[in-house]
Amino acid sequence: MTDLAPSKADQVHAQLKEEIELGELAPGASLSELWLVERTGASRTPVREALRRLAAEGLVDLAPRQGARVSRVSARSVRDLFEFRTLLEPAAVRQATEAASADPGLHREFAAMRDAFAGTLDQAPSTARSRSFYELADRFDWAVVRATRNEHLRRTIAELRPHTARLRNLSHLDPQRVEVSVGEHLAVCDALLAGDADGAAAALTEHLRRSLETIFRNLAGSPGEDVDLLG
Amino acid sequence: MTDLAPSKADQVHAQLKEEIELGELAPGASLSELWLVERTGASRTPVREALRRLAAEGLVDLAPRQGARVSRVSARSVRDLFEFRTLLEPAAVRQATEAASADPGLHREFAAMRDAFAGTLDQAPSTARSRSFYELADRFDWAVVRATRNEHLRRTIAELRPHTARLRNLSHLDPQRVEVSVGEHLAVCDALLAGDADGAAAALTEHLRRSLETIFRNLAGSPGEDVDLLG
DNA sequence: GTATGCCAAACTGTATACAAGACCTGCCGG
DNA sequence: CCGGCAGGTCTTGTATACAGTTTGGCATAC
Repeated sequence: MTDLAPSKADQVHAQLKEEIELGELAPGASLSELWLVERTGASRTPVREALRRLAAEGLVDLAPRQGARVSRVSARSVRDLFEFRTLLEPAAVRQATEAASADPGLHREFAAMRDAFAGTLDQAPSTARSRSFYELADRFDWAVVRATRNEHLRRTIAELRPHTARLRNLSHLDPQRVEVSVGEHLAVCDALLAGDADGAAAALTEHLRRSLETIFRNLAGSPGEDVDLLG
Repeated sequence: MTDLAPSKADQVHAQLKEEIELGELAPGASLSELWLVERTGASRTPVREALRRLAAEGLVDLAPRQGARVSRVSARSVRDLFEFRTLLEPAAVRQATEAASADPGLHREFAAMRDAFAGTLDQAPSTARSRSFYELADRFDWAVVRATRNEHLRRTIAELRPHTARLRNLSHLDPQRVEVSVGEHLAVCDALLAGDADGAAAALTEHLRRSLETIFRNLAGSPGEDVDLLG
């Protein structure tokens, strides 16, 4: 299994995905192929492939003969995203719980993360702590995804991650929220490590519910309306 | 909103998707770009785009520098597919139930389908009846997808449909199963029309459970093993 | 007879040229 | 002054040429 060098299409795709996640490419921004060719140094063929892939992932809207734009974020899209995650991720964490019960190595990995989360609480509130927490939370989410047995479930959740990340980067980080969120992650970890699949799923559901609540409070939008946000 | 002429990439994509669904392109079949160029009359660029799209949908496997193959069907992939559908489709039918309760036109549409299912029972068992039933079941599934509010849920289920269709076309139709399946669809319809979201979801879950059972009986494989089936 | 190394053919990844449609600007008519 | 039309420019969709890599076969050595 020699690691192939990533193709230019891969590179352009990864670069654009990151820039969209970080909000450097704002929702609604126009992505002309020629402009991307200049920016990335690749030719139109890999650029096109990257754009098509991003469109399949929902990060880019593609209008025939009109080109690509960074997909917009509406209150409705946020609600849809979290509703969908609430459907999928508890199921994934159930599978991860079973996997961790059967695989001691995996169990240790999750135990280490639980301790890392607990360690976060000892630090004084700061943007540095916020960032290290979100990094840790990302690693935890990723570990859950990897431990998910079902291929469709795994792929679908993985595809949602950039959307969630973008939302977090577009909205303001809420230092208050970190404190609570750590606790919620600890609850999920504890249930997972105890082999309590239902408990882990329930804790994760609760975490998602509160995250959505916080996001809407910060965006000052209400879940019902369908106006464009952030752009 | 004038309907744009579909691009060549669209055409190639649709054609290949259909051939894979119908089993005319067997699992594992090699799809060289040049061969597809000859077959479809398009040039490599649209062919490549179609292949990439099919890969994103999971219908073809794409190995770097080695080309595309029609994705294989394993006992495990079948189990994963149905497990995932069991997670998603009950949620979708819940949303469809709510939508039908709120929209009289939609309610009438589903009522017409219920009657059509009931009418199927009057016909004598035959391959013609089987086909008309599956066609009807497809239209019903599609109507549920369209009535699904959540965009992610709708797109994801829509992407699974070709996989299910392929499975049905690769395995033998079971005339016995039609009789029972009609009843299961009727149960879903009745609950949906009565506004009983939980009932509709439960009936659909049961339908999926039995469908999977039948498929595994027909394929003579067991859900646990992970050997390649059908080609 | 088997294994190994090399060569050639084929294929994918990439770049670029060509064609056709969409958008914008500026002019003309009302 | 405003609206519609025409030309030009820019963009995307498509075709094709070019380069690097993989694969399969054949010959040769053991």
